[in-house]
Formats: sequence, C-alpha cells, structure tokens
Amino acid sequence: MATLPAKPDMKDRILETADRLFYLQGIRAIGVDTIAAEIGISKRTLYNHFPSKDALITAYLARRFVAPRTSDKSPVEQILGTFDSLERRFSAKDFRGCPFVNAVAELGEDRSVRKVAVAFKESRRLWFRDLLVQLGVADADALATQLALLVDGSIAQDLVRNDPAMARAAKEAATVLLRNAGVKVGGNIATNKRATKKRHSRPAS
Amino acid sequence: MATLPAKPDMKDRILETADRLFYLQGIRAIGVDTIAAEIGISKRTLYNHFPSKDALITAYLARRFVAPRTSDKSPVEQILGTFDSLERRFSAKDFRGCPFVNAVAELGEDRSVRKVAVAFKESRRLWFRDLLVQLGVADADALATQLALLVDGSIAQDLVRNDPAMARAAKEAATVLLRNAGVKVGGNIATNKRATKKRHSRPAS
DNA sequence: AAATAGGTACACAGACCTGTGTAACTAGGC
DNA sequence: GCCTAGTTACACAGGTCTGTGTACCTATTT
Repeated sequence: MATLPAKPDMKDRILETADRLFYLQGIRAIGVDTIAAEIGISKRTLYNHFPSKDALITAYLARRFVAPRTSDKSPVEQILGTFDSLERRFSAKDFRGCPFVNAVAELGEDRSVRKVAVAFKESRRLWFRDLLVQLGVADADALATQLALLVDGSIAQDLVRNDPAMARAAKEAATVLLRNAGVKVGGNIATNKRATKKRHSRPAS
Repeated sequence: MATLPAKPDMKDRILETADRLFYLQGIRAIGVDTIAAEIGISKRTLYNHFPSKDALITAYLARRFVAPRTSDKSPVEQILGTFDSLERRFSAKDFRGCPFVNAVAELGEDRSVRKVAVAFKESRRLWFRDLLVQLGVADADALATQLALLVDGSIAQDLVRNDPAMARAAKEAATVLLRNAGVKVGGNIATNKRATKKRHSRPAS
C-alpha cells in the first residue's frame, strides 16, 4: 500500500528529537511546536505522523524501553558491569535520570505510563534474577530486588547530585550483597581498572 | 509593624494546599488558579501572599525540607527504623515519591531547586554517617552513602511499582551492609515486629 | 503529463497559564 | 464613626499549549 516515502526517516527524526527534548527538559516542558521547530518542519507534518502528543509520549517511552541483554560474560561480571556502565552514563553530560521514573513523577497517575515503567523495572529485576540463579544464589528473587534498588538509588542520587561516584558506591554495596549470598567475587572491585579478566564460560548453576 | 491579621493562617493555608497539590499531581500540572479555587479564595489573595508561583514552589520545597532528627534510640534502631517508617509512608495512598527528586525531574536545570534537593539528600546522608560513627564503623562515609542509595532506590521503586515491600527489601540489604561493617544487628530483622528492644545508651565509638 | 503522497506556510480555535488592575466589601482597632 | 488591612469579584493582558483547517508546493510514480 504505502510506497516508500522520499525521506524514509521523517517519523524517526521526529521521534528522536522528541526523545532528546523530552528526556533532557521534561515532557511537560516541551511543546510540539518546539519539537517541530527543532527539526525545521511544520507542526502539521508532526501531526501527520503522530495523532497527538500523547502518542508521541507513548512512542518515546517505548523507544526508551531497551530490555537488558545477556552477554557471554560471567554472571558476576554482568551484574557488576551494570554499575560500571551506569557510571559511564552518569558521567555523560546529557544524563538526566531514569526516563520512566521521571515520566511517572511528571505525569503522575497516568495509567499507561505507570504500566510501561513497571514493566521496565521488572525486566531489569528479572535479568538480575536469572543471573543470580545461574550463580546458584538461594533467594535470587530477593537479592535481585535489592540490586534493582541500588541501581535506581544511584540513578536518583546522581540526578540530584550530579556525582558519578554514586555508581561506584552502588557497586561496592552490590559486591557486599553478592558475597553475603555466597557468590565469589574477584578481588579488586573498586574502580575495576583492569581486573583479572578471566572469562569462565559459566559456573555451575 | 503588621497587626495580627484576622485569619493568621491564610498564608499557611495557601502553602499547605499548594504543597498537597504540587506533591500529588506535579508542580507543572497545578496552576495558581487551581490552588486558589481549592481553598476557595481569589487568585488575588494568593498573589498578595506570594509574589509569584516560583516563590510558592520555593516555599513548598522549604516546607518539605525536614532534616532527620536524632532520637534517643540506639543508632542501629534509628538506621533500620528509617526503612520501617519508609514502609509506613509507602503504604499511605498519598505517597508519591521524593518531592525533591520529583521537582528536579520536573523542573530540570533550575538551579535553586537542585540546590535544595542536594542539601536535603546530604542532610540525610550525614545523619546516617553520624550514627555510623557512633557505632564505630570504619568507613562511615562510604556506608552512609550506600544506605542513602537504598533509601532513594526504594522510594523510586515504590513510586513506579506502588509496592511497600520495597522498603523491607532495602532494610534487608541495609542489614547485610551493616553486619558486613562489623555492626551487631539484632537477630530477627524481617518485619521488625517486636524485636528485643534493649536500649543501650551508646556503644564505644 | 497527470496523479498521488507527503511537506510547507500560516491562520486560527479554544483552552490554560501567570500575573495585574480596579473597585467594592468586611472586619477589627482607634 | 472612621480608618486600615485584608479580601473579593472580575476583567484583562499577553503568553503558551494542543490540535485543526486550508491552500499551496514538490517530488516520485505511473
């Protein structure tokens, strides 16, 4: 039906721009005019691709929903590596907290927003849980929740303090929790600058 | 100078109402008309007490800034009790996350908002730190930061999930961190339903 | 060349927002 | 009784917001 449009990326461009502005400045703070002006298109074009601002918000959150992916590294490396990448993201000047938490804080009781936010948080918690199960942790569920708390805690703290060290604090706490659960964690945790990088395929689960 | 006004609480009433609406529905979501209408006063009266909405927002955050107070309970009870009161607040239906984090998320780069938010977070962290020093914890500073992460993490998680159990998960993690730092924590942590309530005045610091 | 899909320019409706101006009212203090 | 401070009702300025309507333009496809 639809012939390929001349510029196949107009919808993407709109969404990408909306994403950036919504995330950096807040959803309520950005009007559709601002988004259109930023791209240099007319507001009419924007509304030809998205029926309403609400639809754009929904698409924005859907775009941000990137479920954590399991790599071939060891479970411990993956878990602790989460906090390393958090620290990297905190250091970027365009980091402004968790888009889902922010959206819930901003839009309050909006059902659909809350729903996707919960789904996102749960996806990460389950990712942690699976890794913990692989490590043979007894109460993987509870520990996964606690790790998730550390992630969101460091994000919230960095949002207000602008201090990437929050990620390292979370990593140290996570290390203690893992060790307490009987998980063997490589010696020098700290900044993880060049640790022993042995890649054992997978421990007995 | 000012003779006592007939209704000495008008300014308070405005502030209290603004607080409730700002917190529950978001600062940007609430207009001054809405606040005035809620109290049943004219918008003019509101502006006679606060020169601008910005001033009202500032007063709102100042009002929310309640520094944690040290009680006569044992340091461990005070630290872990923090998570018990969090759980109670999570269970209240009018809980909507941390007002400071929410304000930063909503108002973005606003300097003064960020400033008061940082001050609030730091006041709690220092409260933790002092208690940990009393307990003779070596790196009280680092552990205080980690406890703060658990607090904010549970708040963020409860904001999206609406699950007061996040507070208990944080409490359990905090218990592990405390024990790991050499602090003796009473046996049955869990829900803390009637633990041994020995009140020792103060441990060797 | 004609048709079609998509974009542009621009005005506009209707709502809401912050903040002000003004005249009238109401109560307590002198 | 009168003054004063606080309040009220109400209009309004000037801005922003979402969303629509309309007429024109510009490529690509057929």
